[in-house]
Amino acid sequence: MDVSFILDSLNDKQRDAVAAPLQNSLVLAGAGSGKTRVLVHRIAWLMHAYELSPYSLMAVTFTNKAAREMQGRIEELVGVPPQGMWVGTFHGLAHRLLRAHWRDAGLKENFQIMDSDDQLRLVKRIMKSMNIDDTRWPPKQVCWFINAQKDEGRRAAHVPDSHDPFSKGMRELYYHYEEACENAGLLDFGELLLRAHELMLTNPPLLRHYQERFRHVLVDEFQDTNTIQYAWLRVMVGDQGTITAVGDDDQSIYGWRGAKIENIQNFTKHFKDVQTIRLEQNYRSTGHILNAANGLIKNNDDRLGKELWTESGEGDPISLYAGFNEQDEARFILGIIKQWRDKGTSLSDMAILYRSNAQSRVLEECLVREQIAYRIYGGHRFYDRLEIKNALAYARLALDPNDDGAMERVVNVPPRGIGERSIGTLREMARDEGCSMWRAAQIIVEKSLMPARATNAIKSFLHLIEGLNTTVQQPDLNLNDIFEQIIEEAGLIPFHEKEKGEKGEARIENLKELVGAAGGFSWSDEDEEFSSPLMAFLDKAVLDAGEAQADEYQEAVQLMTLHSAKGLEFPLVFLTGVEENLFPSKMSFEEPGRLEEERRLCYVGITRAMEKLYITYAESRRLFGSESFNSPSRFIKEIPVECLEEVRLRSQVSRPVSMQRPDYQTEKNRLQNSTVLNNFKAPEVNVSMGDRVRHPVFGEGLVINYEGQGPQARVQVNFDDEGSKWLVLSFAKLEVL
DNA sequence: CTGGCGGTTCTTTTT
DNA sequence: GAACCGCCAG
Repeated sequence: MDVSFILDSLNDKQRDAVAAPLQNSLVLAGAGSGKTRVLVHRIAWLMHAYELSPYSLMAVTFTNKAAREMQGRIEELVGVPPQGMWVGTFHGLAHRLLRAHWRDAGLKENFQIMDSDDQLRLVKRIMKSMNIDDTRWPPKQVCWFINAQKDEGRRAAHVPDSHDPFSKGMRELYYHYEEACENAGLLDFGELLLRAHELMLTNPPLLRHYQERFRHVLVDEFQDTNTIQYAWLRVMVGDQGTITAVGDDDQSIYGWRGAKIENIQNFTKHFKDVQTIRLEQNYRSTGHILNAANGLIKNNDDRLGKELWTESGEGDPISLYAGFNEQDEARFILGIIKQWRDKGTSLSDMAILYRSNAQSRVLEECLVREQIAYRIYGGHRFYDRLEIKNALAYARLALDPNDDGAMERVVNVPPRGIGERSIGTLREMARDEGCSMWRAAQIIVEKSLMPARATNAIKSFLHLIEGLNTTVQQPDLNLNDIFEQIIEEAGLIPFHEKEKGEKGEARIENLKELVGAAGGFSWSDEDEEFSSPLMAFLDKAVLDAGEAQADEYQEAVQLMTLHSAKGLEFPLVFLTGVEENLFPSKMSFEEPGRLEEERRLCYVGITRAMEKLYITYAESRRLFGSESFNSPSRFIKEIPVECLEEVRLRSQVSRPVSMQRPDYQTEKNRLQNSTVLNNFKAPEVNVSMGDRVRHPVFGEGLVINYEGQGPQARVQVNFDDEGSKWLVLSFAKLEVL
């Protein structure tokens, strides 16, 4: 069989990775080095060269988007959809296993997946019933604790005993939470993974079956695996199977969520005969951008080691702009955006990146003012929206009226006279009788245990759900019909119409969108594990962010956090707010290793840029209501100086040294009026913004500003002991540290 | 059940 | 600075 079509379009290293023998391999794929390509071609190669059936392959990703993309590209390359192959996210595949083997996994047949919102509600409910002080144990933290334990593969019983009352309480709550989930048949995200892992460990025949089936497992973004995901992979691969792990230790940015960079660092120790291949040729960015990224990331220890290079030229140096404040920073960015737009660049080819969401506001305001379309990437996911979750809760209730979580959620949405008091009675009754709230409601209505008004209200709710229940069971109804009915009967549209502002309108739009999404849902897949299309749809809704986002504007500047930028690329990128305390975030100073993760985040940011990168920071920034004066980020000085070029305003004059800035107002006005921008190259002397320098008299300090060129060039240095001073570069004997 | 008030908190986010 | 929560009054 001619397999050359699989290898022809690849470079040498990519070919090595794709045509590697059928053994364990680790592909260290730098940013923009064709990672997904290698993965997809590797799959094709396995099928054609080693004649592995798609049935014996499993490919694991983190996001649904990545899974979909991989699936699509396999089809594209091979020509047909790979029948029988498992392609999905960790959670999706774990879920699939659990649906198929729910009994072996010790689950109820109709178990449900909770998202983080449901989880938080459940925790709150449990704590309330236990009368626990939620100021000492904030529910959010409890969730966080439970999730962190599950990420590590620990059940409540495995959490080490502790004497301090706080940890004891946490552990106690975890126990109760486990119990509540068990009783209600609820699984949170972490539980999917944990349970799937346990399922394999406790069922040797089942494990053997899957180990024999999956001859080769492929994993994307391996650097982001957490302990339980890694454990599950190792179990699934076993002694006979083999694995291809693709990842980049330099892009591990989810440590705070339990990802273990050690998994990729120790990969070769845990798996036998690992062939390691490095993909270092970058097809995305210019030389200067890559050199900056390389120079920065070199400052991290314990790297597996990689250096990106490109055949395309140096390109433009990275431009560094020191904004006077965050307003000035935004104004500068908008100026450049307009320049590029007028040159003919599409707005969607431009991205503004920031460390934290709070930074987007000033930028947004500026974009609105300049009437430039923008889109904020990420943010609230479609299926996470309040109105959508309500509609889904109605569907869940219709399917199973005993679903207390759903009942709690919508029993009084829209308001129908079942207030906190009535709900409390229902809850209490359910607990005493050991039944669901639904059953409790029935009893209350039957025996008229509550005031007439409340009883009537509950009665009509019961009728509503009973009606929906028969609707849902009509076999000839489509999913979109079902949701249309639900929305209609529950009166969700008039409810949102009453909302003030544009919010209600958007919500109604989203509900319509939901009907559309439900209509487009195909259940004919190989998902025979599900008992009904509606159930399958509800599960999908929990596990999938919902690509059907109502607002995917074509022509718009992309705004997003650095985290959500991973995996994307743009010709023009702005890396904003690159200041100490902000980026790296000051939160990262305490824990060891966190600073390195921030640096990797910066590396991710830099490598998003294809043609041109702007790095900006502000000398003063208003954030959370108060003003702060941060120095330029240490990351700036870690970028090789020859890759950087400072952007200076043309009529720059000496700037006041003190933080008080006596002529703040005039300075501000001057900046506002000065629309002409100009570029000046740094002087020959190797000093740049953010450098640490030593002066023979004043000692050590940080370069925080400079102006002028040639013999007149002066720098402002903030000395550790002497405060900040302006020095003429050609006279001051500065030594760069 | 709604509206208003004060107090608190505020990286990053997918599943 | 604003968003969210819990509390209280109507």
